[in-house]
Amino acid sequence: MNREPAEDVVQAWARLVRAAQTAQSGIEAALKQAGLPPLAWYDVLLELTRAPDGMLRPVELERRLLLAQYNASRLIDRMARAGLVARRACPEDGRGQFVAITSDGRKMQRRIWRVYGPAIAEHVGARLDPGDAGTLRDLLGKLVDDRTAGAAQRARRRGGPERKGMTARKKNV
Amino acid sequence: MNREPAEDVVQAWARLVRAAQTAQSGIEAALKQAGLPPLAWYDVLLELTRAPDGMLRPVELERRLLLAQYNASRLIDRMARAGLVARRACPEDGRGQFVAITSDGRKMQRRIWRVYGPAIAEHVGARLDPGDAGTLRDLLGKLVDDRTAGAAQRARRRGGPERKGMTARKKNV
DNA sequence: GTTCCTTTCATGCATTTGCATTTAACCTCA
DNA sequence: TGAGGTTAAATGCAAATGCATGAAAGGAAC
Repeated sequence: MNREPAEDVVQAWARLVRAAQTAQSGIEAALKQAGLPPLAWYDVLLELTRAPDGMLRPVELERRLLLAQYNASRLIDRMARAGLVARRACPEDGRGQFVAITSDGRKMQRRIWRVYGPAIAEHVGARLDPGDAGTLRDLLGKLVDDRTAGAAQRARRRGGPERKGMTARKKNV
Repeated sequence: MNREPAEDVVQAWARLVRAAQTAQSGIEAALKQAGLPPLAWYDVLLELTRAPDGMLRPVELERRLLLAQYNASRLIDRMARAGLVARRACPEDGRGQFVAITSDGRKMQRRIWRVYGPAIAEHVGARLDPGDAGTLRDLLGKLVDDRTAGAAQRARRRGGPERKGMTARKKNV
């Protein structure tokens, strides 16, 4: 295991962060300008539209969107307050629940896409030459490759995407 | 101007966000585990070590690190409280100031790198095949290409990287 | 059943971020 | 000089995030 990263790895890393931040802020700005909710809401809405019956367990949303448990809980709160999703009882697990997209939620998902899509085209597509997008997709795929199931589990229990600190929750350090 | 993004552009975009988030959270976790401050502090420290006399104007830090003005102001606060930087008067502009790195700040920069470097190697370098890093760096370069000077200006005045809402600051909408 | 551990979800509290505004210095132009 | 606009930086307040913990149900071992 090489402890010192190569020069071009460092450069790739630096630009990865920068490019994601730049594009994301441009896209978020477009949404905000159109009076639409933030991207995280879209992610949730899209996952729900794709799920059978338009519903998922919070724990499943956390896993798919790399959300920390408490962030998911509160995001669902806000979206429920806005009428885009609704909490449902979960018959087969008394601890759990379902989050179901509402018809307003489906409308909102489509409405956001009408701004989001063009924004992606503008902030990403328009800056790449033919063929670049595919190459970039493939290269980035190597970086998002699933961690081991165990690691994903552990990550979710704590802070999800950020998972600061490696101490496990209870005594099993 | 194409309003609908191509399929592989959307995929590249999705993975861009995901890859940046995944790598970043892994790296931040390594820092936190080592009891070190967040990445944003390192960015500031590094910029300062590279600047002549180890000092920069806050406004310059904002520009280089894509920080919103108020975020920069408060980040400097925290780092100053931790003794890593110090505010200095700015002779040639009474409104402004300089942020100067302290010797503790220089030590901290090196100390962070001893964790940060290996973390980059692990979370980025180790996942790429030979040649990938260079290709990725070049492709991402197309996405970070400087916006026009005017756009950068406007972005900085408001929220910097996030620049939500297109309403300008005063009456000049 | 009872005990003990795990999983799911919520929440109090502190920190951080975002937004809008304020303060003060600078700059232009007449 | 001085009026009007611009730029640098700080800050009050609200919203979002992170951390730790809590409460309740599931499940395994006995």
